[in-house]
Amino acid sequence: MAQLRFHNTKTGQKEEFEPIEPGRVRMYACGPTVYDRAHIGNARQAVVFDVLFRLLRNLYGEGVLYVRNITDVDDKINARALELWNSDGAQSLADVVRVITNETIEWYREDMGALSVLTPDLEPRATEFIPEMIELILRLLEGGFAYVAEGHVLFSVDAYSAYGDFSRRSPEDMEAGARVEIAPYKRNPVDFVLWKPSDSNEPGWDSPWGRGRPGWHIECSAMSLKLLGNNFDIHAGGADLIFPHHENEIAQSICANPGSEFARYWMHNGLLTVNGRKMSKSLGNVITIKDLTNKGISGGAIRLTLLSTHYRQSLDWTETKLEENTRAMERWAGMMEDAPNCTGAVSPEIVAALSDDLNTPKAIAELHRLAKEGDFGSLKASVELLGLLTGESGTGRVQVEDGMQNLIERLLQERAGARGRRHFDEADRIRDLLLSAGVEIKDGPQGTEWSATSRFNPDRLEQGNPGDSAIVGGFADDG
RNA sequence: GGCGAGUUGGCGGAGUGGCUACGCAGCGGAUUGCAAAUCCGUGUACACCGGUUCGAAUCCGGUACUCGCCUCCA
Repeated sequence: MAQLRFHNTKTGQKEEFEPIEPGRVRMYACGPTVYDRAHIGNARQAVVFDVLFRLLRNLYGEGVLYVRNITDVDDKINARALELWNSDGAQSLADVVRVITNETIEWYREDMGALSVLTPDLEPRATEFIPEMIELILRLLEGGFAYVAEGHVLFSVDAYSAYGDFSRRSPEDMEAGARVEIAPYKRNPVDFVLWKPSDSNEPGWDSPWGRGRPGWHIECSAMSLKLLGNNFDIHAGGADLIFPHHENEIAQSICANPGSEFARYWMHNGLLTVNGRKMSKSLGNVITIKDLTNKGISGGAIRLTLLSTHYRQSLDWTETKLEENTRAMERWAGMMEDAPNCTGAVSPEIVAALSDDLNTPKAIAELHRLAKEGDFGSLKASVELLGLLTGESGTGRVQVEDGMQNLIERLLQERAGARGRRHFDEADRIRDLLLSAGVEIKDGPQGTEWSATSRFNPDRLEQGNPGDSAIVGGFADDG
């Protein structure tokens, strides 16, 4: 078996990976907060750790247990619900919250399916683990690691001397640089909320401290400890979660279980920029998976783009990159279609590349090599290990309805006739028309073959505007 | 202000001491009515300044610039 090596955020170094229990790997990834469509940043995390999951399954088989939570209690969700809530109506705010979270979970499943992200073994919802969270908080209170103040329960950072070690920052620095308003009831400004009171409208649960809801970090501790144990192998998430989320999770979990180490290996994916700028709602440059699939871009192309940069680097999302990867997916898809019966084993070089801290760019380079050498069997198996060209992520080829097929066939016949008469201007005009609509044609010895690309746009064919070639090969939808 | 990451050929992107990936684009050729697709060939780049070494993109020190986190964020 290839020796696995991962960069561990906890130590800041690349380390050999050995499971705590031989043959068994337990991993936890921070999943979505369900109040909005998944964007390409959410997708990057899901795809990267899906590759890790696939690699681990390839090496450890059924010994892998992968948990990815769903955060369905959160003030962002409450804020969204408040926007939609009609206070005169029959629904309570909590009902609206439930509608939003359920709908968003469906969207998330749909979007992840489009990207061929495998469903984790367990997808616990935070609201199903409220008793576990309360129990955990009680234990922290008993141990003197937390205190109650004005209906809140707060974690006392001063009670945990290692606080800040994980994210390599000192509480003093955090305090000095804090931009947050400091709640007066905190003993230390850096103390964070374990439980907070809910007003009568907000979702809330009865607790020893009154009706309230959990703070942001406690859910992940409660769920991972319950489902994976006090010591497990891998905890994954986006780099922006290192502080405060993961720092706080570690503090809570270890203090609640003295002597435990919580997660042994911590892996964080780099964040994503769009055209060189941070992707954020305030900048209005958030790209959702739905935005892309609505434009006819295949899940496979999105997935390949997300994997084309090493997971720890920041990734700049550009149209050029997406187009390049769309072309690559279409090319490989074409090879697979032309060689449906080829079988083979996953290339050992690809397993080796992935085993070395998930070096997906190197693995992709190997895919190119297999394609070039015509080793379609290995290509197919390797591509599947990366989750490309499987399931819904699709081939990049687009199915065309019958009526449109007939129109294309008729245009091709016209073109063939024109070519026969050596009227090449006419033939080329038809070819340009088809190209502008996203239909590629190939003249071969056996005649002309055609295929619709992901850019297929039937309106172009019907409008018939061969002079407008500016959009050929582009993603523009407005010409 | 604190912490961290990055700077590789036209673009993207691997690579932790010698063999200098890979993709896209470009260029030349084959093929083609012309194309597309395909195939063949073609690319000595590592921000800057010092240092270590027989030898550095790769190690060490410094400088510059870019970006991110520290606030909800994946």
